[in-house]
Amino acid sequence: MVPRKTTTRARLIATAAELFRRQGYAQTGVNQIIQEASATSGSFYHFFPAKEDLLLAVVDHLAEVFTVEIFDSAAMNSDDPILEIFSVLGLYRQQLEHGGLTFCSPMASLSAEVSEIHPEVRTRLAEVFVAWTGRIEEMLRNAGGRLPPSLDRSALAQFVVCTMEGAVLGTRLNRSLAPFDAAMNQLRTYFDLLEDRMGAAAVATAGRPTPVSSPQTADWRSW
Amino acid sequence: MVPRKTTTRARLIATAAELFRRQGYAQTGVNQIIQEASATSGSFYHFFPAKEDLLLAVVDHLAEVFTVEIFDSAAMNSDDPILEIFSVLGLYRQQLEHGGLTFCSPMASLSAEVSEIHPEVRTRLAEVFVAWTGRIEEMLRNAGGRLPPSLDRSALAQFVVCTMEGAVLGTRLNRSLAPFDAAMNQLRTYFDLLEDRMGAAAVATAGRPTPVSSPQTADWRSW
DNA sequence: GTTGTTCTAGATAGAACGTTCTAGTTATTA
DNA sequence: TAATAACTAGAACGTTCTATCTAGAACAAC
Repeated sequence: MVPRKTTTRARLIATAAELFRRQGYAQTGVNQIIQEASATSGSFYHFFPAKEDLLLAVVDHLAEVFTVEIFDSAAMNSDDPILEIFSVLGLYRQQLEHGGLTFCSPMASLSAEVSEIHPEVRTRLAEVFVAWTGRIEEMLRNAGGRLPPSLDRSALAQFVVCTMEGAVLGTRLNRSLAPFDAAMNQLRTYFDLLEDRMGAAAVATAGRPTPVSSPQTADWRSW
Repeated sequence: MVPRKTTTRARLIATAAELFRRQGYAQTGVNQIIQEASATSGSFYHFFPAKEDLLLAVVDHLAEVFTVEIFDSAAMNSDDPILEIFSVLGLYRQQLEHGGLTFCSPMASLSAEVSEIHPEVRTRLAEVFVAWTGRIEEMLRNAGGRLPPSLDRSALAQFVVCTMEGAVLGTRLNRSLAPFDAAMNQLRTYFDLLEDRMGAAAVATAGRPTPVSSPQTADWRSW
């Protein structure tokens, strides 16, 4: 028989995603998920053999949502590949603001809590990490000659993702967007310098003085 | 009466710190802590009114250990303030290697798991974050004129800590030091550019070409 | 040694946990 | 409409959890 087009499964996943985000995986009981999703344990264990299987579904769900809402959305809004990167970071920032600064990248929080215990979860999270860095790396490659040719695009992409995740930590701990913005401004400055360097190297051979912009006034979100 | 000089309390804290690191807070039961610390529940609840109080003690303990073993140790080994920063990052890397890549900054993992549920824990973790950035910021100030005067030292310090924490995430997920090293190399390049910029700006007015180093060969651990 | 305190011991309580079970209901196919 | 599969319902199970309780041992001060 064809599976019924049910919403219960989707409701369980969405509810769990939200609860895991707010409370963590271990602190969220199956009963609470069932209750807030207006389901029953019968339904729950019909769809998911165990709580961990729900977690896997949540990871997949979040990965997809993030990819669509952040990366695809950023691709829509930007022609410039480097601005596209900062568009991604800006959309990330919106999530932070929207969630009352309790937003927590599922990658970071779940990685810390369950990746050592449930190997399969770690594997999936690692895949998400690779996918994200891949997207960033693609943008960097699209930037072509604007960045030094010797620059390791892959390493820079990992750097961007790491910075992004780390910045979320600081912001959540301090309940303030300031650490996130501070970090992103620095990242923006780094990109400026990398691009400046290209210009500098070019003009240096022509004997012109290096153009000096002001790092402190560089706003990474000025796109 | 004078409290007895007991080791049980210390044993409980050290054991819990290790277990929390490996398994997370929620996944570690009081019984397991008691057992591995060779204590009993009587002792446990004599020292700690509740499990959460042990957690607070663990946070304090880890903060102190990290401060001593990483920041103080780095201060010993480096005269150059910028190299001192990378010495901190290098010692952090050692922790990663030493822990079989399952090392997890207590700040990152506990923040994700319990900071939203236990406000006091979040407060303490935020204090650690501030303390660390403060140490880095101090080093940056010691670097004096080697960095652009307009550069926001505080923002750069936060950037360093964020990057460090984020890099740990990538490394734990991928069970490889490569993401950490990639990120740190980029950070090293960023510092190089900031210092280059100073040199470049100075020499540019003198009409000399900008010195161009190779970003991809810059090894952030070459100190 | 006596007294008062600090710490240890481990059984046990009581709640919460993930999961299972048996029935029942709803939808799909024929 | 009959038959079968997909899904729902919720009580109940066994385990594990944090925390308590009573009793006693180790230690310090007098």
